[in-house]
Amino acid sequence: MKAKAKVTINDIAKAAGVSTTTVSRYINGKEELMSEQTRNRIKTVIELLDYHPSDIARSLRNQKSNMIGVLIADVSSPFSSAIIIGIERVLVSNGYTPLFLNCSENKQREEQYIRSLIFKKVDGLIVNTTSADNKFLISLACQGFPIVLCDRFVRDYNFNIVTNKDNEMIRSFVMHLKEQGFTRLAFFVQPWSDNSTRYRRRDAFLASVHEIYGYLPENDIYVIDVNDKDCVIAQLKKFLSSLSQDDIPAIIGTNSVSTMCVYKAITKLGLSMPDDIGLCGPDDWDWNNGMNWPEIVHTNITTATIYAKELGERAAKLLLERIAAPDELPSEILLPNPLVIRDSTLRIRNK
Amino acid sequence: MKAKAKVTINDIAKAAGVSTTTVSRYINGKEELMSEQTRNRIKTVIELLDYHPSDIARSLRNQKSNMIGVLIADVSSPFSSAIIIGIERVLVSNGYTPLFLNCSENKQREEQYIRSLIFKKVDGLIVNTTSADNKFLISLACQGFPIVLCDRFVRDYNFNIVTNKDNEMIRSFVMHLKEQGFTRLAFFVQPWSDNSTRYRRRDAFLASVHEIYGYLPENDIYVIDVNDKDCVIAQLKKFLSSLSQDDIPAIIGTNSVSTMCVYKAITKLGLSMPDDIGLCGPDDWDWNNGMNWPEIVHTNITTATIYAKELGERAAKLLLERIAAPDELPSEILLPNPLVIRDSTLRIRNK
DNA sequence: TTGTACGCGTTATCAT
DNA sequence: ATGATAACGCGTACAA
Repeated sequence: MKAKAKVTINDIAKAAGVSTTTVSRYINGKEELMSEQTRNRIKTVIELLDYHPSDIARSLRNQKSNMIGVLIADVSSPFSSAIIIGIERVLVSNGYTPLFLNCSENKQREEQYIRSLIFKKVDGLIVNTTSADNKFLISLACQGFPIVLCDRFVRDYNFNIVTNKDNEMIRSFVMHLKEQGFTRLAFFVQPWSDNSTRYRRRDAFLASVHEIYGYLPENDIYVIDVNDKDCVIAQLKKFLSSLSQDDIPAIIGTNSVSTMCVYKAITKLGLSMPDDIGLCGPDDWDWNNGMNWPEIVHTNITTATIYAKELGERAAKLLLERIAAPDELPSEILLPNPLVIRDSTLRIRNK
Repeated sequence: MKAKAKVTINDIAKAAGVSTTTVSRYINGKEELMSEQTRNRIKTVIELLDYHPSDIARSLRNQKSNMIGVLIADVSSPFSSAIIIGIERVLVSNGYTPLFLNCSENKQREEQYIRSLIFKKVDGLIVNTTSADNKFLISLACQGFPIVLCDRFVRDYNFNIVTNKDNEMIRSFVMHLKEQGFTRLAFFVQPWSDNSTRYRRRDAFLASVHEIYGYLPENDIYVIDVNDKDCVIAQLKKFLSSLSQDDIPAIIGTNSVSTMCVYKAITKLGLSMPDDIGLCGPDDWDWNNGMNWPEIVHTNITTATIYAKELGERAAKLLLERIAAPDELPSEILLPNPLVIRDSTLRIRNK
């Protein structure tokens, strides 16, 4: 069986006995510019022939693709799924087609993908970037290309960006742990690579502990390889062995994955929370209708909410605004991250 | 700052002192059809001016977009992430652009998205469908439009499809449970909606138990709402109360999510595995470098491997084959699902 | 209110 | 070995 012949604007024009111009006007909402008779005739014919304008021809003519490139640092994180859903919702409902591409935390691939997207004449870019050190993105932005960063930032340039209040989030962890009587805090983080979020949260950790506890925990930052259980256990032991007799220790994870790994290590060593050790971290796994991991591992872990879907939505909206008004100053939108306090840090039952 | 003026094939032609035709030939790999001198001149100019052909103009001219629509039933499942990665890898490395769209298990949205993709002139479709009962997809396939199903099937039509050997997988669960001395099996599944996988696995459950145990467990199929813990617990209690004095019960979940929920309910009731009850299910959460859920919940649960990434890769490859050779008969590719036996079903230590 | 004619960037056809 | 030309489907300046 063959595909049915495509019907074009000319077919409509002929069938309706008008010019293509008029049909074009009709399609583009200039219906006021023609008689009611003409309008109705065109309407009828379009429905009859089931005509749909060719996006491709339109793109060529208008030099505008109505496509937005969306670069995701790592789709395999459930966090990314939520962002994707938010972005898609906004873009699609505004007539844009999102082109999602997965960079697998690979900066080269990110750049390569972006180049190909630009050849495809995307109207703008939403970037959950792989790298905070990103001259390529900066040069694009300097050329006036519409870009909005999502979640992760890039150094040395004032981008449009939607992200979390990381500082406040980490500070509220530290404050909470202090209130609960923990005396010694550690920060467990995956290797830095160029992940801006990790840097920022680490810095917030240092600053907050300094402010709230009065010391600088430079030696209490532990880098872990989440694919190597033994490494995590070793780091945990190292932290434990550095404690004084009467220290009450707690750990903050950089993200869900590291927090999870630490949780596994804690369990492995037979420690119990919050008595032997406290644990908390951001909840960037906002997936599957609230069936989130703190509930899955029936041990309740204290988390900070991350509004991943909203992150995506706001980024998409911001990009559309910038496409409409390119000369506005860059916006920085910061979403809050309220704490969800659970057993893993709750030493004092009634507050 | 303004975007730099776009350089077209005509610019190249002028600068190189040849016709656009010749440049076009050069671009399209017909380099043998011209003198070496010409070839070099064109090459130089293209590099100098950093020329890149316009995909849009090409699409218009060739009536071929080099884009593939990819419909994902529910991106928020980590299983989907793995499929997406596989599909992207194959499509991109073959010069195609995937258009990923999330249907949120909504059949209407699936249809609506597909229509818009077709107006966009995508060259083909990979569909992880929301619905086994899908006349729309069938009608498209009948018109000769290139479609490959991924993971989930559609009734009443012989599609190109890549999926799992569900029958064998469920059968191997049942066989294993029999070997381990369990005497009574139940199947816990989310509401059917139109999810073909669930139907198929349920049927396989009925057939396998009938074959291996010699009875038909029609009353041992429990539908659970994974967002309602109490429901899962209630269903679990119902199953337990239906047991005879000396029954040794085990549960098979339809997928990761339902298995997980059952696990939580089992824990909640203070039961222990495998002594009080056995538990196993497919592992369709193949994400994050093997940090899969059976390990996260440190209780080890027996699973069947699902090669999600491969599912995506094979589907993409199959689609490209069908685009190249539309008249081939539909292929059905079935991937195996080896068991990973863990503590949750291991009553007999040495086999 | 409606229509003519051209161009967006490419490529296929037919010539030379 | 190379080129002129038309056409892909649409939108718009200009004309009537």
